[in-house]
Amino acid sequence: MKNNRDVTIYDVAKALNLSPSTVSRALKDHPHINQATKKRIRAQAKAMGYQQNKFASNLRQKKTNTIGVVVPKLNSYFMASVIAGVEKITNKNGYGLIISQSQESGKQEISCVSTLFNSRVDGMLVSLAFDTKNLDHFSLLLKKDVPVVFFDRVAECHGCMSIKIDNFKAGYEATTHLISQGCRRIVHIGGNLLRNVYADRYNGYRQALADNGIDLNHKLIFITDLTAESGTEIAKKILKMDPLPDGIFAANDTSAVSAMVELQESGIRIPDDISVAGFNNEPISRVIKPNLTTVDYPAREIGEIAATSLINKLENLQNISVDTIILKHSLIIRHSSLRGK
Amino acid sequence: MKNNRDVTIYDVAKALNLSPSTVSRALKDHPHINQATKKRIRAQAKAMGYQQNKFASNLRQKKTNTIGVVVPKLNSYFMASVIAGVEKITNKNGYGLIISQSQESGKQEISCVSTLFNSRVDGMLVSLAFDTKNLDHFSLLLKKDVPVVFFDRVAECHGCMSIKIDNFKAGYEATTHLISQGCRRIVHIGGNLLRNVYADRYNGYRQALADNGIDLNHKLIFITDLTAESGTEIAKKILKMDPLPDGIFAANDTSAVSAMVELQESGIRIPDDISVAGFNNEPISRVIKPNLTTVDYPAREIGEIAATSLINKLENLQNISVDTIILKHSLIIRHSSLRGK
DNA sequence: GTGAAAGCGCTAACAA
DNA sequence: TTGTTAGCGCTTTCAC
Repeated sequence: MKNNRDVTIYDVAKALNLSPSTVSRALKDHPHINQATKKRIRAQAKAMGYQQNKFASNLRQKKTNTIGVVVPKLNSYFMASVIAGVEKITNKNGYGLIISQSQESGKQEISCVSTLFNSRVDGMLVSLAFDTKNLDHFSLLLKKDVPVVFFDRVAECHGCMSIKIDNFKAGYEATTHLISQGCRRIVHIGGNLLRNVYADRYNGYRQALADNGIDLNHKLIFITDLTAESGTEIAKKILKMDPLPDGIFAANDTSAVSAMVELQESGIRIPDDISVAGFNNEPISRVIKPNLTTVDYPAREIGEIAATSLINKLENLQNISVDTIILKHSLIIRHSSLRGK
Repeated sequence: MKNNRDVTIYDVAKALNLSPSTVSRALKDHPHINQATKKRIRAQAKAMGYQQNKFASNLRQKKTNTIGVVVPKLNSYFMASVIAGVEKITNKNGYGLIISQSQESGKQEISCVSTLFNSRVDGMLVSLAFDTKNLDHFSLLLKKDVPVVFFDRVAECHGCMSIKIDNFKAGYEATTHLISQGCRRIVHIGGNLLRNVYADRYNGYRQALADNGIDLNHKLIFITDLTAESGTEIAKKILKMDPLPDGIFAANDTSAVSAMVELQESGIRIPDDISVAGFNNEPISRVIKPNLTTVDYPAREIGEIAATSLINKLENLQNISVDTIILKHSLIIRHSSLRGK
């Protein structure tokens, strides 16, 4: 914010022999201003290179027109797409965006939220970190009238909206599909059960087993951080099992893929010996051979809907009774799970 | 920015029977304030839940303490890591961050830059979009005293700093390595030559051929958008060539990997029939079989150095003569290019 | 349809 | 070491 961009409303007022208030009103298209003067003012402002000073405006209006976004990590296609959807909506509605990464850490999440709060964002879009337990940092926001919309990794939180998919159903479908291919001893690679997405996928898995008369075997359940490293480690453990499992349902593609790689290196045939399904439809799922069966869901739309909901809330257009929006997902069946009969 | 967070400096001043300026100074640890009063003030401020109003402060100081970041896309490990590095430095120095994606479009880049400029960021960190030609939107910034630091995809731009690696050398090394494995008909999958990274990698490739007495064959050179789709398409073209090429040097891992997949599906053996090298060391390079030979470079450090340089510039600590910083890279040789002799 | 004037919360020059 | 005061640029109430 340097001097040479400081053409103020006063400067253009002076140039036109008008008052600053008239200029201010004209520039925001206030109805009480004469069309002709509006035009003159706009032209003059443009000619002089006038630019609104948002700080003065924010200071005066007590509104920043800025939305804060807190995500675990930016490094997935899923997140990048969500954010593209968010940007589309916020741009269109004149909101700015501040994005920060919690790096999957609950502690860092608290600090992100507090930083955003301090920069007085009007509202926040949040997908929770892996190990966030306590939601106090959000209830604080709500007390201060800063609305929060959760997406994907959501929280039960009175007064917050959530945008997600039916992870239970998706987990159920993926597992059922594996069962339909003849799998009976199905490993589940799950994430932290504090997070709805992982708890729901896990429960879907359990339900599918139950509905098919398969007993739950806790030795087949691995709750991890879902990194590539964990996938590899679990594969090593799987290789030591006797009898060998015949299926894997992983809560993300990263761990599914790295497990597959490790298993294949030890001579396991996929899908014949072990069938595998992942989650997220990351591009990597189409690189691995055989291509990975996975669950696809509409990242961009999630972003758009989350942003729209938040803005509606901010502008009091919100239907207050809306609490959760659930989007469609689909199981994409590929060769990692399709056994020739 | 709602009422209930509006405890001002006046409120705490009144509570302590001090003047607002003393409070202001104490809160920023101004040296002229008595330690004891500083403590009292801090305690009181905390107790009352005081929070600085950045807009008032920015308005007054004509400085936003905010840095704008413009990147092509967020969906790579490379970018996510760069941004993590940037965040680390900016947080430490009390700067905020606004991140926006140009989606590889020069047009959108212009609009990102203008939005950031309008929110009066103090400076910008930029990695150019694929097809940005004209750099006027940046020279405009410089005229207005908003410093710009480019990273990775940099520009020749008087007054801007650049952080990058030696792409020429990296391209040269990758190609030389392929040649050392016996490759003679080496395809190059390159990106838009407007971008330094792609032009340099291409030139490195050419130089390596020349230094090894191999003629440049324009039929082996594909300039594309480096998406997975392009990789697949090029692979299809390669399959129709006679004689078949015996090597591929791609300017990113995405296109290298998708080309490999397509080639393998047609029975081409890698590396024996065709050896492949990529660029970026994305995680995908260790999923594909055989693992992809690629060029690694320090994303996080690039982010840290870019942010540090920009902040130095903003705070006039800058050694003005520094123009370009070049970081180390390394060729990571894996099985996609290693032929058993 | 337009203008005058106050004030958003903070900082910094100047005074004490 | 602390206080007084003016003003950053904008919006908005009230007056005309």
